[in-house]
Amino acid sequence: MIDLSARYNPQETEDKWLKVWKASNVFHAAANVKKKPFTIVIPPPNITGILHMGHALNNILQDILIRYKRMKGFETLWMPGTDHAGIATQNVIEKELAKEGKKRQDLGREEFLKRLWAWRQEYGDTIIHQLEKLGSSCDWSRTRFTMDENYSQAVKEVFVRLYEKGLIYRGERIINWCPRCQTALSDEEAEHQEKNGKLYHIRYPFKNNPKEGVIVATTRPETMLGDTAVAVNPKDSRYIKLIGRILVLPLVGREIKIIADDFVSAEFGTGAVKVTPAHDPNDFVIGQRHKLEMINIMHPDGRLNEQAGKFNGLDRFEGRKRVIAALDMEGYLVKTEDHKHAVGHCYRCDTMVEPYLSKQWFVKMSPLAKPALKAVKNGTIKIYPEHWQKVYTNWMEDIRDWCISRQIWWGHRIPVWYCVGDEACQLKCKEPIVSKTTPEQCPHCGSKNLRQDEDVLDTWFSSWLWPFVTLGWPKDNADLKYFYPTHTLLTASEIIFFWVARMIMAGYEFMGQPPFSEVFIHGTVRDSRGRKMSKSLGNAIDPLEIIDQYGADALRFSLIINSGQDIFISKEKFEIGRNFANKIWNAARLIFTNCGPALEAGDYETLDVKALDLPSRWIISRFYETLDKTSKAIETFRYSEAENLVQDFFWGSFCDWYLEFIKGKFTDIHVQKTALFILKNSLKLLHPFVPFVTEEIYSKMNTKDSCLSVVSWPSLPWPVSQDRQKSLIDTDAFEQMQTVIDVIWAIRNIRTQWNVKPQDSVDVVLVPVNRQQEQLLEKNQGDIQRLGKVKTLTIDSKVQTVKDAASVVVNALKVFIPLGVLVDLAAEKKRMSQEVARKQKTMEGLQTRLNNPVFVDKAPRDVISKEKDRLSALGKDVKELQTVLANLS
RNA sequence: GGGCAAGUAGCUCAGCUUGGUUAGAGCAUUUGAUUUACAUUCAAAAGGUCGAAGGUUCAAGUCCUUCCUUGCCCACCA
Repeated sequence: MIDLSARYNPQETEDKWLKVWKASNVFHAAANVKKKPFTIVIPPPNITGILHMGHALNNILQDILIRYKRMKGFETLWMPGTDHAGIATQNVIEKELAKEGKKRQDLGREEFLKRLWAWRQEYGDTIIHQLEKLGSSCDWSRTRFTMDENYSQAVKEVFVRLYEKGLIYRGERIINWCPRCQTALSDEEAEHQEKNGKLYHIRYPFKNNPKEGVIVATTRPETMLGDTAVAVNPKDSRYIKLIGRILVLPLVGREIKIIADDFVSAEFGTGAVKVTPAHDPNDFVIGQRHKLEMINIMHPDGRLNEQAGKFNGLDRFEGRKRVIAALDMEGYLVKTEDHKHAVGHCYRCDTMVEPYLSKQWFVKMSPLAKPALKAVKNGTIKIYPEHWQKVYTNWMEDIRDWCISRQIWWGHRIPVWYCVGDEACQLKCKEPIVSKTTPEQCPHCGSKNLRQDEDVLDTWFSSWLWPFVTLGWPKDNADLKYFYPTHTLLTASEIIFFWVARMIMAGYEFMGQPPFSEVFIHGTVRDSRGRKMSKSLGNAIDPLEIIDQYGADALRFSLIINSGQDIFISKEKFEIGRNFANKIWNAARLIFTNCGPALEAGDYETLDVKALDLPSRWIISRFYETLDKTSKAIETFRYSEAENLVQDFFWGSFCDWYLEFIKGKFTDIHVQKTALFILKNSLKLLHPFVPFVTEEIYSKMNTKDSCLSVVSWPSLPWPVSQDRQKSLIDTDAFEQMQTVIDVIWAIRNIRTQWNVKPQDSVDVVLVPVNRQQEQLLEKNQGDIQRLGKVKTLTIDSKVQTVKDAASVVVNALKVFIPLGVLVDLAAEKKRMSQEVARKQKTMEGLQTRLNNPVFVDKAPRDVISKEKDRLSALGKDVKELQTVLANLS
C-alpha cells in the first residue's frame, strides 16, 4: 500500500530527483544514428549573473520543449554554458578592487586576469546550479564557457579567416566611447535614452568683422573647443554669400572656415552647424570630405585635455558649464532653448557615451548579412512571433560595421601583433601580423621584437559562434555533424541584434549552414504594474525564493500559464502552480489508496474498451483530445495555452468529474485500471511542465521505467488503426456525458437557488425525450443520484408535470425537483417566465435572420441548417417550459 | 522622426489567421459547504455596449479605414 502525505512536499521531492537525474545521466545526449537529433543551445547567461525571472522564463520554456522532444523519441541535446561577459565581469572585479582602494592598473594585466579567473572558479557556476534547480534538463556534462581553451582557438580562427577575407579591418573612426569603462562600444551597446537637454545658440564672429558673425546651435557646447569649421547647406540663400569666409572660434581664437555641405539642413536650428570632426560622427564625415583638422579635446576618462586650453583637466560636464559661462560672459551665447534629444548610454554601466575618435577593429557586415537576411526572408529560418521578422530584416538591411575591439582586459585578446623591430625596417613592418598562433618573428624583417595588440574582442564576438563552437568547431567531429544545425532557439527580444542576428551570420559564414531553423522570441517578465523587473526598482521577485516557498514546479507552471506577450506577475500568482501540483499529488493519493490490486499487478497498460462505462470512455476520449491539442500547442510555442489545456483536463475533467464518478466503484477492476491508465498517461502529458511531482508519483506506479523523464510521450491512437480510434476517441461519449453532467448541474443549480441544505437529499424526476436518452439516464442513474444528492430518482418519459416542483429544461429534457414548501411558487413562476422570455428573444432573432431572403440566399448551407437546428431546439425547450409553467400551481 | 505590438469581466489573458452557437478561462468578489484524496478543496452566483468612430457584409470582438491610449524597439537634424 502506497502512503502519500496529504500535501505535496516539493523540497524533498526536488532534491531527490535532481540527484537521481544527475546520477543516472539521463539528459546526456550522444550521436545516435537510430534517432533523429533535436538540439537547443542555451542562451549562455553571464558568469556574473544570478538567476532572475527572465532566466527562469527562458529556461523553463526551453525545458518544456526539450523534455517534450525527448519523450517524443528524439536524441535531444540541450547544450548549457556560460558567457564570460567581458565588460560586465571586469566591472565586478574592478568594483571589488575599488573596495581595497586599488585600480586594475595597480595590479597589472597578468595579476588582474589571475584574479578574474579565480573569481570565475569560485562564483562563475552559480547561475548554472541555479538553472539546475529549475529542473532544466541540460546535458550538464557538456557545460561550456566562452573562454574555454577550444573556444579561444575558434575565436582566433574566425578572426584570422575574416581578416584574410578582408572582412576585418582596423581604422580610425568615431565610435561610442564609455568614459567610465574606458572602452569602445558597438552601436548596439550604446542605448539611446530620451533626455531633456538644452540647445545653445552661439555666435561665431567673422575674422574681419568681429561685431557680426554666424550663429550655430549645439547640444554639446564644450565640443566647440575642437571645432575646425562651420558648415551650411550650399543651397541655403541666407548663407550662400558667406561660404568661404573666415570665423574666429570664441574662447579659442582658432580661425575656421565656413564650408558648404549637403548634410546640413537649412530648417533645423540656425542652419549653420559647428563642425567637430573628432567628436561627432557626422562632423567626422564632413571633416573627411573637406579634409578638416581633427582635434581631440578629451581624455579617455571624459576629462577635457590640453587642447581645451584653460578648461584642461575638467570633467566633460563641468567643462560644459564653464564653457557656457565663459561664452556668456564674453557675449557669444545668444540664447538657450530646451531641447529633447536621444543620448547614448553604456549598456553595462549606464554612463553617457561619448562619440570619440579612436583607432579600432571593425567587422565589415554587409557581406555577412546577405545570406542571413535571405534565410529569414525565404523561410529557411523562421522567427516567431512573426512580427519580429521585420525587426530583424530592418536591422539587417541597414546594417553597419561592427566595432569589435574593447580596451579592457577580460576577454579574447585580439590575435594581432605589431613589429616593434629595429629602426631600419619600420616602414616595411607597418602591416599588422594576424595569426592563430603567437608569431615567433616578424615575417617582413625577422625581428623578434613583437608586441601583441592590447585590446580584447567584444564578448559577442565569441557568443556569435556559440551554436557550433560548443559542438567542437573548428574540429570537424561527430557531434558537430550530428547535432548541427541546431533546431530551436528560445530567447528574449533584447538580444536579437546582439546575438541572434550575428549567430545566423556566423552560421552561414563558417558552417555554410544556418545555426538553427526556428527562433522563438518570448516576452519580458514584468511586475503587476507592468514595470520591468529590476533590482534597482526593488520590484524583482527572486525565483529561488519562489522555489523555496512554493516549489520549482509551482514556479514553472505559474510563470508559463501567465505568459502572454509579456508576463505580469506578482507573488500570489505562484499559488496557481503550487495548488496544481498539490492537486496532481492528491489525485494520485486517491487512486493509489483505492486501486491497490491493479497497481500491484502492474496491469493497466491496455484497457478492455468493451467493459468500460460511459465516464471511463469519456475520460479516455478527453485525454486523447487533450494530448493532441497540447502537443500541437507546444510545437507552435503556445505554451500558456498548453498549460491551460492540461490543467483543464486534469483538474476540470479528471478530478472534478471522473474521480467523483468512480468514488464508490473502485471494487470494479476496470475502473481501477482506467483510473491508473489515465493517471499514468497524464503524468507523461504533464511532465514537461511539472517534472518533479510527476516523476515522484510515476516512480510509485510499479513500472519498469528508470524514470519518467525518458519514457515515451503517450501516442495518439488514431494513426494506429481505425479500430482503436473508434474505441478510444468516442465522440458519442462526449455528447452523452454532457447530458449527464447537465442534469447534475441542473440539480445542483436548483438546490442552491432554493437554499436546500447540502446535507439534505431531494427527490428528482427526469423526463427524457426519447428512448436513447432514457437508457442513458438509467445507466448513469447512480452517479446522478450521488453527485446531485438525490434520494429518489424517477426516470419517466410520460410525466407531464410534477406538483410543487422547481424545474429546469436542458436540451428538452425536463428536470423536476419537488421541494414542497421550500419552493416559492410565485418566484419559481417568475424565474421560469424569464427563462422563456430569454429563449424566445433569441428565437426571434434567429427567425428574423431565417426570414431574411438575402440571408437564405447568400449564407452557406451549413450555417443555415445550423441556425434552423438551433431554432428548433430552442422551440422545444420553450414548449416544454411553457407546459411546466402552465401546470405550475 | 520611423517602425512594431497591444487595448475583450475588477486583474491577467484566450478567442481574430479562415467573419456564423448565448464572447471563454484563471485570479479576485459574493453565497454556502469541512468525519470521507486535496480548504493548496468543493458547489453555486455575479461580473463584459470586446478602446472610439466610420465602412464592407445577409452577418463583425473577428475584415478595412481613421482616430485615441499604452508599452517597446530603432534613429547622426547639430
